[in-house]
Amino acid sequence: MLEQSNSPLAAFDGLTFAPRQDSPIWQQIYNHILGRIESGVLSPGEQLPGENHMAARLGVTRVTLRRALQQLQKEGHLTARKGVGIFVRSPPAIFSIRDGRSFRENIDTHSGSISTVTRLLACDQADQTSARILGVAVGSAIIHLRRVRLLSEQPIYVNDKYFPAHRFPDFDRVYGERQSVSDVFRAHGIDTFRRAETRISGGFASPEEAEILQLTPGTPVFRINARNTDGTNDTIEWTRGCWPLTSVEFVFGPS
Amino acid sequence: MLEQSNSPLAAFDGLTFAPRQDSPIWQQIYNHILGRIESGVLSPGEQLPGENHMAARLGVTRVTLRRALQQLQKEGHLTARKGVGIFVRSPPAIFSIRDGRSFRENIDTHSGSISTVTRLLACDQADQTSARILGVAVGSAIIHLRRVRLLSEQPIYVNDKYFPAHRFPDFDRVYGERQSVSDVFRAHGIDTFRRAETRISGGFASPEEAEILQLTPGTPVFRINARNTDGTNDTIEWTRGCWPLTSVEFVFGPS
DNA sequence: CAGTGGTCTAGACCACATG
DNA sequence: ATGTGGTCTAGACCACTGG
Repeated sequence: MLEQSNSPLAAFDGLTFAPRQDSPIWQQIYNHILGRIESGVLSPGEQLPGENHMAARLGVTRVTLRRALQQLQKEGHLTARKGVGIFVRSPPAIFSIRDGRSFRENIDTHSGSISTVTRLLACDQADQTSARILGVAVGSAIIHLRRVRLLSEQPIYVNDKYFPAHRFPDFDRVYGERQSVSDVFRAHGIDTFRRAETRISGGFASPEEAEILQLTPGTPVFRINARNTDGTNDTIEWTRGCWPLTSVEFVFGPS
Repeated sequence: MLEQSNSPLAAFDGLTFAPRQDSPIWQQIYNHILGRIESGVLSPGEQLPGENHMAARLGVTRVTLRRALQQLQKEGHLTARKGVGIFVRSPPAIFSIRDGRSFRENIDTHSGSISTVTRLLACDQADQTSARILGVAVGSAIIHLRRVRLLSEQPIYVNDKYFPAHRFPDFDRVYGERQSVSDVFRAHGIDTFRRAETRISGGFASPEEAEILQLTPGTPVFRINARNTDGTNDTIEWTRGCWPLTSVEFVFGPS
């Protein structure tokens, strides 16, 4: 019964989609909504009308509408929460990450407020993979740190870091005080460390990753896998990270 | 009417999908087909039965079946050609590309036959972007080279390379003889060149890219963007490339 | 021409989150 | 209890490809 002109539904008023004009209807809907997002008519965090409402306004079936919505979700423009609604995600602005720089050095070249959330700090036993990479015995203690990075309140990066526990007896205390891995390194006498290897691959967000990053499961993502070493080339950190595909660009080369 | 046991249709015999057991039917179908591909029951290049046949055998609607097929296409396992059929793509094996190495040095560490197809060799006028990157005047002549790389007959990489024409007067002849960009460089007195910058981003295959790579349009891809410079740090090559997301892993760091 | 995949409709039931 | 998005059905028409 609502007929307010400020409702998001108004964005879907008075539209006709010439059937089979030259592009599929779902693509026309896709372009229409994308335009509304990029032009700011629909702003980040805003909730869209229900699918039934939108489909009715657009004069199409829910199935057709959903085809457009799904593409927008895969591209990171929208995110859907079951039983709740569909929301506009942060604009997938290109976020350049230059290798060899710390996260903070990278983000300082961008506008927008960045924050970090520590989701987990625990002590695990090394499995075969982590033991090999960290150069420790299987079953020995390793520190597991999971953090999420937010850009303008939107999660854009989740990573898991693993450290050999024997190298960092004061990890909990120092990290608890400073929330900084670099500071933990320094507190344990490691002043110089470097990125030994970075691997970038692609995949699709697992349900867990999707929940953390506020994405639809199955959305394509970057997976990064990196090692940091100390001055004597011992591995002191192993990082696994996950980015939405459309939110970031990686830059390698001399700065 | 066909009831041959060797038909790909046999792979879909005797299956029941308990409705709403614990995972959606389309996911069960997805897992079933993926298993057949990874175990080799369905081999690369093989054509699947028509969607109507498969849907009937599986006891589901075409819509439900297509949901599973679409996911498999996005992941690079299947490729569909309108009016023709659905085919198994090459296994999306991880293909490691180490930065700073030539393509040939990289592929030599892998099994499988690699070939190269030159799709285009032309002389264009520099637009604003290419002029800036190559350090030439807008409108000046630049050489445009497009090549496709095939792994076991499957296209896995397409790239466009641009060169400042004035640096390579004999480009056509040398490249025509050797099909090698390195040889072109050497023939013009450039013995040492290096990768100045590599940028990796993500996107979705355009219709043109999809056709070249034999993917479904909209499939997620890596986009790479790189510059090569000569001994005096002048840019002599600009490369834009496109890989299926699931076919490659990029490795950076000291070798 | 027959078969293929691509699109679309008009319904329906479900699990989930919220008030 | 209501509304949400997620799933599924049983049809239909289309454009395209190939023999």
